[in-house]
Formats: sequence, C-alpha cells, structure tokens
Amino acid sequence: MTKGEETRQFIIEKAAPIFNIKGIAATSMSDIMEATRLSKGSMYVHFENKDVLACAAVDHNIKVLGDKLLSKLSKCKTAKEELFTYIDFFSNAVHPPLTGGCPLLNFGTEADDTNPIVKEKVNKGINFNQQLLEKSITKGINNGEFKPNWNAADFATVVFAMMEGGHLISRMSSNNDKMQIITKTLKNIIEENSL
Amino acid sequence: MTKGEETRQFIIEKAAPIFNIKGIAATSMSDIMEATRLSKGSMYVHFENKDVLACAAVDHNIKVLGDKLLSKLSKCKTAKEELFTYIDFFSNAVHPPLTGGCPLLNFGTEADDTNPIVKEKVNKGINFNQQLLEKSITKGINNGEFKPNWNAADFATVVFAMMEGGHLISRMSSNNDKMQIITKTLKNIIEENSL
DNA sequence: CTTTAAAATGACCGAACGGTCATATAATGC
DNA sequence: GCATTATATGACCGTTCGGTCATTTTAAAG
Repeated sequence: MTKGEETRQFIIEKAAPIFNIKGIAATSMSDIMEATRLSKGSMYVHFENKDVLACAAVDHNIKVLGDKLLSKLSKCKTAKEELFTYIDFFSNAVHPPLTGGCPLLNFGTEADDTNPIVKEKVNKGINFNQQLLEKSITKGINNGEFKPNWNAADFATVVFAMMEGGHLISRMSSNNDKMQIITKTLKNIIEENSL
Repeated sequence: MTKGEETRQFIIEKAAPIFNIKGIAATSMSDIMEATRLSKGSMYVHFENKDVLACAAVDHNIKVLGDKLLSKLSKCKTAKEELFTYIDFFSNAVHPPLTGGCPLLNFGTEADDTNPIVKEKVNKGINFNQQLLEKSITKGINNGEFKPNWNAADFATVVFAMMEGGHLISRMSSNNDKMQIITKTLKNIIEENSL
C-alpha cells in the first residue's frame, strides 16, 4: 500500500464514525481535518469533494459492521445459532457495535429524499442483511433444524425490521428494555419454529 | 388569533415538511424564506433562532401525524379494528401520511447524538404510539376480543418496531413489498390472538 | 382619526462553509 | 544520489450560513 493509499484509508477511518454520529450534512471538512490532524489541501488530494469522502465513509461504516457480523456468524455451527448470534450482535442499542448506532438507519433516513447514491448503498446493505438471515433460515430448514413450512424470506424481513425498530426505540429512550422485548420475541418465534 | 400568531403558524406549516424531508441540519433559513416568501427579518420576529423554529417544526410534524391517526382511530368500533387501522395507516411507506416519511424516524436518527431536546420530543412521540397500541390491546382483552394472556405492552412494542423497520426497508427500496410482508405478519398475529 | 405598539423589510455583519492553488516537502524509481 | 512524481501545506477565494438592526409598514387600541 503506497503512502497515498495509506493516508486515504486513514482519513476514511477517522471520518467514518464522525459521519455516523453527526450525519453527512452536519459534518464539515474542518471536523475531518481536526480528527485527522491533516491540512485541508491534503484532504482534497485524496477526495475530490466532500460527497466523495462521505460516500467512502458510508461504505466503510457498512463494511466494518458487516465484517464484524460475519466474523461472529462464522463461528456458529447450527442455523439456530446463527440467528441467535445475529440478534445478539445487534441487541444492545445503547452501546451498539458502531458508535452512533446503525449506519443503515442513520444514513438511510438522511439520504432518503436527498442523496440517491447513499440511499442505494443503504438499500444494498439492507438486502445483504436480509439475505444473510434468509440463508440461515433456509439452511436450518434444509438440515431439519426448523419446520419446513417456515417462510424464510418473510421472517428475514421481520427480523431485520424489528431489530431496526427496536434500535430506534431504545436509542431514543437511552434504555435497552424495549430492545430486549424485541430480542425475546424473535427468539421465541425461532424456538416455535424449531424441531 | 392575532396577525403575529397567524404568521408564526404559517411559517411553521411551511417549514415543517421541509425539515422532515431535508433534515434539520440541511435545512437553511433561506429555504424557509423561499417557501414562505417572507423576509429574513420577519422570521426572526417570530423565532429567536433556527433551533427554535426547528423544534416547532418537529412538534408540528409529530402533532399533525398524531392527529391524522387519532382521527382514523376514532371511527373504529372494536379493538381489532383499531389495531388494523393503525397498521393500515402506516402501511404505505412509499407514499406515507407525511411527505418525507415518519418524522419520528427522521428526526430521531438525526437528533440521536446531537440534539437532546429533539430526541426527547421523538421519545415522547414513540411512547405515545406504543401507549395507543397498548390501550387498544388491553381494551380488546377486557371486552373479550383477544386472548386474556396476550402481553399488551410487548406486542405494542413489536408493532411499533416492525412498522418503523418496514418503513425504512420500503423507503430505501422505493417499493412497498416488504412493508406488506410486515403488515400481513402483524395482522396474522392479531388474528391468532383473537377469540 | 390618531396614537402606539407590533410586524415586516432588506441591507448588513462576522463566521464558517466547501473548495483551490502556488509552494514546499517527502516518497519513489532509476 | 538524483530526478521525478506524489503528497502535504496553509493562505486564500467566493458563497452561504445564522443572525442583527435601523427603518418602514401595518395592525390594533382608544
């Protein structure tokens, strides 16, 4: 990795949590300068403008979160274990895997009506999550862990939606109680569909 | 209502959808000037600064949405009707009741780590929704519509979380299919708990 | 109608914004 | 070690930001 690539990566890593916490619009290039201790000119050597940097930061946040999740999932043996691991991974909304909370929720709501590029990145991230869940369920059905008539795609959507909704509720109240109701409910449904 | 109060209200009504669509940070006073066709000085007669106007716009968005919902709910006879009406009211995320989507989601994620006042407004809005749902369920249990062992508070949380999560998914994909899975699932659970 | 207070105006302010560029420095290939 | 290219710097630019204020216009009260 050349010096330039190293610096570019360094900027992204410093910028990513700031964008996730403050949002794209509310984050200034000065914020990134302060965090990286780099000059303004240097930032523009590696990113042609703020939008490009913001996009790179969005990508990085989503990727880091996905990698952490995949790392946990790779240690699972059964499909049920995978689903429980997924739920547990996101179960603490007050102290979530990424500072600032879920980037799909944060960037998604901000980009919604204003930034189609970021919106599409978030959409892909959501689909990735749902497909992960669906694969685990299908795997569990195929190997006899789960009831064969369970609708994998539908439950994948339900899990993702409930976790994101619970995330919102618990972050707004700075209290994880409601998120625990969500995780408990989801785990009960999984148990009901286990053989 | 005096002229001043009228103008203040007029500004709020014009500003509210802009804040809901663009977010607080990305909305400028110039945006509001353009929408209201009022001078900058006039804005500051009625609002001491942008934060105060933004708070008023957040309040207004949440109130308008709540009023629309309560209006629909007031026409319901049974508890089950109330729950179905709640779900149907939010069932179209691509063309939601408020332009820009759910203000609790929009302002909540933006305010999360940066604006404790707005965050608390959103928190109150979430609690209001959950309590509405819980009351309907409790009412249905008490009048024999629903199974007596149904956990009203828990299901209220589940409904709200799933609707918000479904809202996010469907808005990011600009497609309501996933939201329909959510509503179908919720209605099924309600039917299962009906007597 | 007159008086007085409230509301509306737009020029103006300093600060912060995103972005540029000549210059200086450091890394890289020969 | 030298030449060349890539990277880093910070002063600088035009624009927009949130916000102020003297002045004018309008509404409200007597």
